[in-house]
Amino acid sequence: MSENEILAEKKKAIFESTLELVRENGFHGTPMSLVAKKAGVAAGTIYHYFESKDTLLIELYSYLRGQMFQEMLGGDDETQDFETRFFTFWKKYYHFYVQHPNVLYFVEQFVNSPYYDRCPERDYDRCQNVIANFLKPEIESGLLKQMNLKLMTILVHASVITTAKLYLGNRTKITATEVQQVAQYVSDGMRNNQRITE
Amino acid sequence: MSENEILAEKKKAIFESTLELVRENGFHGTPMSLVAKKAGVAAGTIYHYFESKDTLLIELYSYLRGQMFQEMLGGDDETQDFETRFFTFWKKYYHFYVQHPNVLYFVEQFVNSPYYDRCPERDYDRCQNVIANFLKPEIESGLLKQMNLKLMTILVHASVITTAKLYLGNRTKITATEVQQVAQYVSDGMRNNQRITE
Amino acid sequence: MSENEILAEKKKAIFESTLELVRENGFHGTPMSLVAKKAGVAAGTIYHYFESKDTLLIELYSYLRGQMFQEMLGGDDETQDFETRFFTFWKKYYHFYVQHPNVLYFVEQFVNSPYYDRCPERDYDRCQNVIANFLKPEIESGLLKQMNLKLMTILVHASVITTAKLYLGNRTKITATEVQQVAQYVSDGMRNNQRITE
Amino acid sequence: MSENEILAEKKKAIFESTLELVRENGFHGTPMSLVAKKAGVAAGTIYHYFESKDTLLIELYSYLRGQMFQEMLGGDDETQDFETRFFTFWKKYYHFYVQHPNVLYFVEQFVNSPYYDRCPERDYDRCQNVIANFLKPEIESGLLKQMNLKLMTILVHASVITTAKLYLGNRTKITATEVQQVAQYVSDGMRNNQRITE
DNA sequence: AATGAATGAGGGTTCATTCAT
DNA sequence: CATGAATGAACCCTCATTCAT
Repeated sequence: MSENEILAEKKKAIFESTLELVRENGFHGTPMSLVAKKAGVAAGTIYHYFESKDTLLIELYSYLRGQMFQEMLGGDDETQDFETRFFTFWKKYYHFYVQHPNVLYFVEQFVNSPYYDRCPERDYDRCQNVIANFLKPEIESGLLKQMNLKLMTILVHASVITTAKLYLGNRTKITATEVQQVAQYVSDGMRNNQRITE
Repeated sequence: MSENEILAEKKKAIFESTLELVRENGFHGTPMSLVAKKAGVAAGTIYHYFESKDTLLIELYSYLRGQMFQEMLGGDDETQDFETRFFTFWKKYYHFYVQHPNVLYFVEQFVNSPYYDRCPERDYDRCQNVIANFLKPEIESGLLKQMNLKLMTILVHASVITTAKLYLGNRTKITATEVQQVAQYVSDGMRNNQRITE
Repeated sequence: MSENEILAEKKKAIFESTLELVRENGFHGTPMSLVAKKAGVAAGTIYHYFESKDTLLIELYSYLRGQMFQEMLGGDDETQDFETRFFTFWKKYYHFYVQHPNVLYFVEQFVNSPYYDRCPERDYDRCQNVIANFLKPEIESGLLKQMNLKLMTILVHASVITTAKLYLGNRTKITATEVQQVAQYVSDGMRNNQRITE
Repeated sequence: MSENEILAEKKKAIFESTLELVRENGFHGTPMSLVAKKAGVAAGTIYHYFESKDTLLIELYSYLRGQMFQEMLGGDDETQDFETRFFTFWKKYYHFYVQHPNVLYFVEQFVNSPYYDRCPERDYDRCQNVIANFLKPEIESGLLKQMNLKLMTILVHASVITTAKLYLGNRTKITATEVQQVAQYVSDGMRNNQRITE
């Protein structure tokens, strides 16, 4: 195992401890001492990898966005019709969050906190761009509404997040049928109905 | 002025200070001493009205939900068609958040934090029920999709929040036209299209 | 006892603990926790009176200069000849340091540390001015050398400090005779000998 | 280049880094990591040469005293009269400090800190002895006051330090004339005036 | 000999909370 | 009721030192 990989492992351990602890206890309820303990490193070690707690959180966010970006690529069969492709796309996104609840909760806390303001926008945008690039041709083709692309993108994203949170909340039962319904709802909403009525 | 009203005023001052400070600095960046200072009371005084900081935040959340609930009532003209009524409804909700950004940011921080878990759900539900009650008859009538009511409700809510945040973020220009488009998107998405194709 | 006096007492206790600890252990060897303990207050209490450790040290320095200033005033009998007056003056200064070794060692550490750079000059100057005002007329009268006043002032000061440190060091015996000799050395050194030889 | 010379170079680099950093930031503001970085060595390397930070500082002090000792030797023309020789001597000492301000500030911090207590006195004494040896015959001859030799020595030393600090402080202009005046002041002060009046 | 990642005790400081006034 | 000085546990972070490489 190379030195780099050992380093990467330690940094990853810190990331994962932070992720889990913040999910459970929030930013305020996650002292560095606990992160260190859970990661199996000394408190001071964290500061070899991250300048400060803020930096750790911001870099973790960025790291998670990178992971999401990787997950979101691929799996698109362009020979199929848009709705089918969109369903596949939406569900892939949805399942990522459902399978990574810590990521979902961390990211949601993060983007709604003042930390987000101090964060380079790129990382979120990278994921948004995947959605935007998926939608853009169909806005231009007239299949989808002539809507501000950023707005449409963020609405799609919100629908995924919202549904995943509802599912993970364990209070409302979300079945595959309901997941399908949401994707349908978004798809129908984006569609340019003027064309249909013509 | 009665004693009760003086109390109410002080409590309100504490609420408003907290609201503003949390919006700007987050929970962690909002010490009680600052809340006290901004509210024009002594630090100890806060503890006459609230058991602890957690209690203050939870009660503030509850208070804000109550305010929102009040704002959301009325303004519905049942003689009009559903889509018109929905647009009115959606925009009223949207404008509330746009006009009360502190409320929006506080609530979003709150519901994504561990505080929310320790919070009786009733308050949120009260607002959700306004939406749910609005939608329910139309699901039953078949105008809207036969979707889980809670799910549909929360998606409507998410669309409002998402658009308001985008508007308030000042990075993407959101015009009246775009607001209209989002309401249309939600409306179209909820609509039971099978009826049309029948 | 008024509230102000109670406050003053606590601040004074912090000052005196700091003074003693810094003398014994230096700045680095004087943790705030120890200052608090010795002063009989909680660690946090110090921060009601002082912004930071640096501030505490700087304010203590200023406070000590103020004390010294008070001590240095008076006791001058202008009817006597300059040399007699100077001896009285010099010895008063000397005895202050000898009787307040903590002050001497603290001040010497302070003025030789980077703290001193961040310190308003006034406080040192106040004491220096006492010396300067004492010497100035005699420079002008020609009794003393036509030397840069600041330079002469600081040399007088240095002679006092040096002798006091030697005395307090307990390695070299400094008797009253020797104290007298130093005062004589300074007096003779300052004197304008050209006049004598004329 | 021999291994010993490489070692010596590294040790010297560590000394110089420490000297400069302590001058600028004080003992407390000079972490070993920074010393290492500035010296171009690894943190651990310092511990091959020095047992601890305290040891490093104490040895640096000793090293500097050694340097000073070397500089102070020579240059004395015994055929000249004492005053002329003393001026030469005093100015040589003065110029050493002026040309090595880092040394001056380090040494002054050091001797006024608790480190000095844990330091073998020999090194300081070596330099003091140079002065003492210079003065001693003239005390015995009666040219200078019958003063405690150590006391007179330290007063000479203090006059040099004081003037050099004033010069380096850049707040008071110290010209060659003023330097001459100080040397004259010291010389006059040491001189046994009883002889003159006899 | 040299490295520098890792350590973890200990530092300065904050802040929710209390309580005498 | 209201105050705000006082508390002290707990926080984030530093840094002298070690040790496997």
